[in-house]
Amino acid sequence: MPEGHVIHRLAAELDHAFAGRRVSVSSPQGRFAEASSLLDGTVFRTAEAFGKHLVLDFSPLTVPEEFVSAASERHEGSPTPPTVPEEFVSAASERHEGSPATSGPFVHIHLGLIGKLRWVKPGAVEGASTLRLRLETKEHAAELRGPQACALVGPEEVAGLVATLGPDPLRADADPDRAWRRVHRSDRTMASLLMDQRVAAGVGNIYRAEVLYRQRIHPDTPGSSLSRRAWNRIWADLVELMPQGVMHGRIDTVRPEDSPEATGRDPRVDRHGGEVYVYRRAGQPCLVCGREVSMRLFEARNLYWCARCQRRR
DNA sequence: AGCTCATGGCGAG
DNA sequence: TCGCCCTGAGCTG
Repeated sequence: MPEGHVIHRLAAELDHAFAGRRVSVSSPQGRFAEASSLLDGTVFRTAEAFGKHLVLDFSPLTVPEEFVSAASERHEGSPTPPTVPEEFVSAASERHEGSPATSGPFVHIHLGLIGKLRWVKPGAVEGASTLRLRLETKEHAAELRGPQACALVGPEEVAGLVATLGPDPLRADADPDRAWRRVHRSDRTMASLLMDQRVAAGVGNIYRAEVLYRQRIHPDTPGSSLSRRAWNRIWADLVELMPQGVMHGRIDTVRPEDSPEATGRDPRVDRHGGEVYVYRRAGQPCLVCGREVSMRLFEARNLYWCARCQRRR
């Protein structure tokens, strides 16, 4: 489920629902119980995304009381999180421009492959045995299950985490030159580099496959043989595609001229939603050239590409 | 009911 | 490179 767009969307939703409010925090499963009880009833300051990582800032001791009460009015009659206003979502990168807060404590959440953070109806708890973390007010409740990480951390650990990550195309403070320097001096393949969170944070298996397809780059192309121009185009494409993913809550990468409407083909109908060129389309005809889409296992993940549109060079 | 796979990432070898 | 962590949806039967 989670590439960077999902995490950034969640951060915006959590902000919208909880920022400036007292939140009840619990861990019905018990595996985060000690930390939860420490935060229970304190004020949620903000949620911020770094690549695929989510950082919740409670800073209970630093929030002025007047801010708390003002927040209650500010949020009066607010819609439920899944329908956060688009302006609010798109403004997220500006809200968090620069470095993260330096106070804390923070909750560091990393969903990994199977972790899920979902909005539920406030009230009765179901499936407590797998419920790692629950955040709740009268209006909203969010549940975290199966995360790879859920830990109470300080500002040093947040800074350390951020330092290990490459630039995030979804953040206004991202520096694509930093990624380019890594790409340029690496003999590893672009397929490998794009999945490496130290190179570019937030890109996952779908965006990897789709951005390489859109830029007609063979996945086995070594980073060292990529031109600066080609990298600029990859980055620009991610900066265009990923915010759309945040906005729409799904990954669409097909250009208008290749869309079902333009070509008369059937729209994609599977549980993963979005219109894509190659991801999970192995054996099906390429939307542009008609050749069967290729797939192979690469570094323990499925890699998809079109052998005709993405020529080796 | 059971099996497989998933938009990740880690540590051991 | 492999095994392993963790959950649940989507199949098969």
